Amino acid sequence: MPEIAEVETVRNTLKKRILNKKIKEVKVFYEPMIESNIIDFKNNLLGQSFIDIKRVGKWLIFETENYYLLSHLRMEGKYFIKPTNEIKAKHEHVIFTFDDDTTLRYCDTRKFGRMNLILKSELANTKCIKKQGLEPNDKNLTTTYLLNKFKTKKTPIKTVLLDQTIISGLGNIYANEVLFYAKINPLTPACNLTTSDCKKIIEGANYIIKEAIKMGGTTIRSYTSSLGVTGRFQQNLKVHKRENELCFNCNTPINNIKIGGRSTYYCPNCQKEKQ
DNA sequence: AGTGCGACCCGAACGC
DNA sequence: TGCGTTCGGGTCGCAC
Repeated sequence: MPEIAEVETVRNTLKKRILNKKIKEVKVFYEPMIESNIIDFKNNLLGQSFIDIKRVGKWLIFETENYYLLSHLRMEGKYFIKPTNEIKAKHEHVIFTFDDDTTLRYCDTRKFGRMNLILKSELANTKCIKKQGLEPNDKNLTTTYLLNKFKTKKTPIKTVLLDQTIISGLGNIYANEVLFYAKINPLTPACNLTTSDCKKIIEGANYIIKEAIKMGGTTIRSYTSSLGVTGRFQQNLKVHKRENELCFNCNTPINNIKIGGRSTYYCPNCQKEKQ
């Protein structure tokens, strides 16, 4: 599942391979994937080139002269670069053909990813961009910032960690892992967290993302056909998907509960509820 | 305003 | 074995 580190890897890889090539064809095989008008989507990209690729949160932003193409990989989205004549694979939903006989193909088994073409001037007003909070490695992400965001929230910290407007880039798996690292019970109301808790959340988010980059880095070198990265990091998970397996720290069986409809894994001993 | 939940998908894992 | 059912990921949009 691509999370922020993997999206960054995709961005860097694509930047080396597709910039400044003229787009001579745009084919969309699954139209609901395109949130903006599909005719405009094709027409406004034809004849243009991607001149840069940026990223905000988990959104990739392909820049052309007048437009930004926003692309979210959700869980399983991947980009491939293939020769023009290669037959379309089953889950390739959008194919951009460049004038050098290469194609950029968006592939997504779940069809969950989304694309949106907007005028550059609209970027700051686009909902998905406006919503993004601070990334884990942002120096402005401090305990003060978190305490301030958390103080009014009675909802469980697990749910709050998934709120991209506060910390940008943590998904369900990472939220579970961060709370294990910080030894915080996922049901704890966010407003009850202390400075020390917040410090550990920031530390944990950075640690876990750094580990994921390490694993992702290893994976991508051996997986040359795809520009997406899929997780060897799974091998490193401490609680996620480990229901009834023993905690690596204390041998207590890991619990699995639903919080806000999302499966939540934690060690009931290491992550005790307060008082 | 903030909060909660269903919808969107389909492959994998599971139950019978 | 094969068929049917359930689940899970991130985000949006709608209902309170």
